[in-house]
Amino acid sequence: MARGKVQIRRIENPAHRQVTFSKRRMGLLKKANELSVLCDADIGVIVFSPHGMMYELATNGNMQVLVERYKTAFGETQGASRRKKKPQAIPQEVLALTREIELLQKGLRYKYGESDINHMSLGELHSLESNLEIWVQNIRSQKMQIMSMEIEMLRNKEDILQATNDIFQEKISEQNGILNASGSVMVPQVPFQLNRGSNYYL
Amino acid sequence: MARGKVQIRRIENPAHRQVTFSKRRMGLLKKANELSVLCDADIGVIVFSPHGMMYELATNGNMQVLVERYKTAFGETQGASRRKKKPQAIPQEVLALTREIELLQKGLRYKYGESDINHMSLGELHSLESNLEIWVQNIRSQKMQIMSMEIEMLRNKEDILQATNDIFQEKISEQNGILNASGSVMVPQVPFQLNRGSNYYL
DNA sequence: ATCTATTGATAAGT
DNA sequence: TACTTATCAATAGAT
Repeated sequence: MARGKVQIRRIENPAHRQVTFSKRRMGLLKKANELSVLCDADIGVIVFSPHGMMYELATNGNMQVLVERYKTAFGETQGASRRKKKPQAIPQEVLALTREIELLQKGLRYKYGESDINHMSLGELHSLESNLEIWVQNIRSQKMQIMSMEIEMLRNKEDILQATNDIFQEKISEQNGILNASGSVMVPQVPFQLNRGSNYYL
Repeated sequence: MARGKVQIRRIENPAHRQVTFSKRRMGLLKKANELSVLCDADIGVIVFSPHGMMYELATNGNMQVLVERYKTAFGETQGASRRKKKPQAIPQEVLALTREIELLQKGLRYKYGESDINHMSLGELHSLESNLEIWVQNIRSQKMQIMSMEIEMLRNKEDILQATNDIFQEKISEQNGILNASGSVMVPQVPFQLNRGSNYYL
């Protein structure tokens, strides 16, 4: 741009490319943030350098939510690595509620039309404000409740699976002993035992 | 920019805001594309208008792939940062954040003392209000994110346990066949098999 | 939507 | 990597 017009094509000089990458990446994120603030939009930007470094910006503070909104808006929800049946039911509901809340938090003005609001009395506006705040509170707490229920359900399921697992493990060991004693069949040791308190954040 | 410097804050006039949204959105996507070409980067941009319209750009032609890469990278960084914590830390953290939010939602006005507030100018109050709203948003978003992570983690764990369970089941059946053929040991049928897609939230 | 005065971004140099 | 500056690009406000 400066000191001569630049052609938009891959910069071959690696040093120049790296410098330009830093500068323009910063500029892009700045622009995204400005657009978000100026126009009340939610924006997510993900940048992968050729070397695999990731840089991101989520103007709502949560890229995950944006990504899920994207998936929903895009109309497809089949994560290749996820289950097929209807596991999306809860997340979708949570997401729908999340969107609803965001809409309410940001755009009450739009939902009711600025012209209408301009024609309302102070008392009417005050009443509307109170009602909407209550509405937002209720939706938010419903969302939290759904997520809490899902967490609890998953924990219970984990317990059941772990117990089942333990029983299987026992059976296998037992039968291993029998079979090994008879020398007829070898069953490999099973390395799948999991501990509840294990560090699953890895 | 043009005809006068612009402050980066929400444009109140809806018409102006809409025009700026269109112009700057186009500019943002253009910048993203240029950066991608110039520096050989993969870039994804997702823009949600306040009205819920979505605009996107994936310079590699596939946002899904970018999202998956994001999840992987995000999971790695998050995992690294959380690796040292105890598992129990998350629910506690959620609760702490919940309390914090409730406190904020209920009593922002009082927290800063009415006497002080009475002495603040309208501009100061406006600024304070904005900052506090951002604070609340961030805390809420963080709470949601933590809960989402916990749900995801539990689901992964469920996957692992289920897979282990399946393998055990197979082993048992296999050995059952052997043992039953020899008529020496009876292993009871195991009623613990769970279906992944069960409707657990109704 | 199109037009320009201005501001903003940035390529190249240091 | 950071700063400077000449120049190009984006865009706010007007039409």
